Amino acid sequence: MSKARVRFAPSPTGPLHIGGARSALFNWLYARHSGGEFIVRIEDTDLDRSKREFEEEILLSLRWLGLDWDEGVEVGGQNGPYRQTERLDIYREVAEKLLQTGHAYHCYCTEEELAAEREAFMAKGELPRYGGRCRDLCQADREKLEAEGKRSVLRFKVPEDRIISVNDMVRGKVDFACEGIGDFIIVKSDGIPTYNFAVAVDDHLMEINHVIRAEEHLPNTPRQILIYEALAWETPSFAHISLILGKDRAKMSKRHGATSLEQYRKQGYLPEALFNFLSLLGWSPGGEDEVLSMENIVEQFQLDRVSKSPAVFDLDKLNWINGFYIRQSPLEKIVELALPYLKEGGYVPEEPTGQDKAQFRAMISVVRNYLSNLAEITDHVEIFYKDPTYEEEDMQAVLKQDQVSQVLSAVRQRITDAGLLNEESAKAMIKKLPKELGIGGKKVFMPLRVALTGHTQGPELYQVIPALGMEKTLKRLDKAIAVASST
RNA sequence: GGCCCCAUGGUCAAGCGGUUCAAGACACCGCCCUUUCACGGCGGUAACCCGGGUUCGAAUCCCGGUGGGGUCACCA
Repeated sequence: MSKARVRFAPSPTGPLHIGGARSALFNWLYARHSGGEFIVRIEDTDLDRSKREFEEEILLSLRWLGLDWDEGVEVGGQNGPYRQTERLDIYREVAEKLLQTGHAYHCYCTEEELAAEREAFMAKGELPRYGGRCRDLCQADREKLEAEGKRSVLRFKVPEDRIISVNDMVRGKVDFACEGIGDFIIVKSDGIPTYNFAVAVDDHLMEINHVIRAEEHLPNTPRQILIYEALAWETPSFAHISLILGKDRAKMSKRHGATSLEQYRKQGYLPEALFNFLSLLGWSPGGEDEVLSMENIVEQFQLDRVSKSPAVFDLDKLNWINGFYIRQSPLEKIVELALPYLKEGGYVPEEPTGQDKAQFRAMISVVRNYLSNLAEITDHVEIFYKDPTYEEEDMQAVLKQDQVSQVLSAVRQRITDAGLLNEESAKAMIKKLPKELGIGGKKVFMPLRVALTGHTQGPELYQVIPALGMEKTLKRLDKAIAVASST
């Protein structure tokens, strides 16, 4: 069997949607698993909505996710150009052929006429579609209409009484009756091809042999097959993967929260987490492990393990897996990735010094355990910047216990004596405290925690002290001692 | 509404006619670890949409119903 050639063909009318990303991912996985080729083509035939900025953003998102392509826009290849608006001559030529072989014809109906026709059908309770008005226009009719300056579109002549079978790799055989299709437009009045026409032409010319795309395209497939047949082209295999749904089980859209990959990137989700998560949406390796490396997924990915039923996008699970990757990644990497959020929150100078970085490193190492995305880091880092006031009731309750000022003073003494503490020495010092002071653990740790962080819960104290640094540690201790001593 | 797709716990899902038969993960609950929280470890609650068939035997096959979804553009 020849090499698999698959493609992802986004239209640059918006950022890369989470569903689009998943389609791209599955195509890429299929290609990489089978040693085939992955092509990226831009479908920009919607002149009004397509924007170059979107194209760039989509490409950036794909790369961020970790995908690369063997052929396509930006990387070139044997079958270019890879942007549909740069292939207009090609479509024109194919359209001409269809016209000559009687598979297509000019239609002069105006939008108003079509709308009226549609309404008439509806009124009669029939399905609204093109009735075939211009189907059998003779040469003279056409010349007359042309002379009147009427604009025309090209329609594909759909055969009657035929059943088109789509042999879908995930769904099996799906039949469509031509009766329900109606002659569809292949070239718009401005000469630009429509989606159904351009995809078929491009997929064939680019030698795509497996079309993997979202289920919403399933009803389009018979139209494309008709075009392949009219041109005597071999049809590719199709695989329609199920949709990604929002919490309410409707197709994911803006009202379900973040829908573009870019939004997740900005919130501090790691590409490997999204990659892992998205690959599990509709596909399952069958084993028990769900945290899988890119290599592992590539190795195991198969289309026959792709689910037919739609999948609800589960943010909880994404959060979990992303948090997992945040904890697993090398600290240096997380420091680099977290810095922008800290900068934006005003916690870090634009140009941090080496010493600053060491401090952040300690801090980030402490708070990363609490994160499900990097943007959350500013919330957790607050304890290191905002000096506690100890005004809250529960803070007061803790600090006003017996012996608190003695405990805090003792700690202060030890820290000053020891100089700058690191995690190990801080841990050793803290551990000995209850015994040395002859006071129960809870009575020493809770006041200390409150004094240092202004909270009754949080990271290990031996981590807090080094991350806080000597200056702040002593300052907070002094303030807490003052509060504890006052009555 | 027509056409089409789908149907295992709250969510993602394993299962492809019978010694695994109801895995695993997220979420939730409990316990342990930690004299805090989180992480981590251990355990628990929780599912085959309904009705007919086929079969010695159905979550698994067929039909119907119900439910959900997609699609019906000179958008892709």
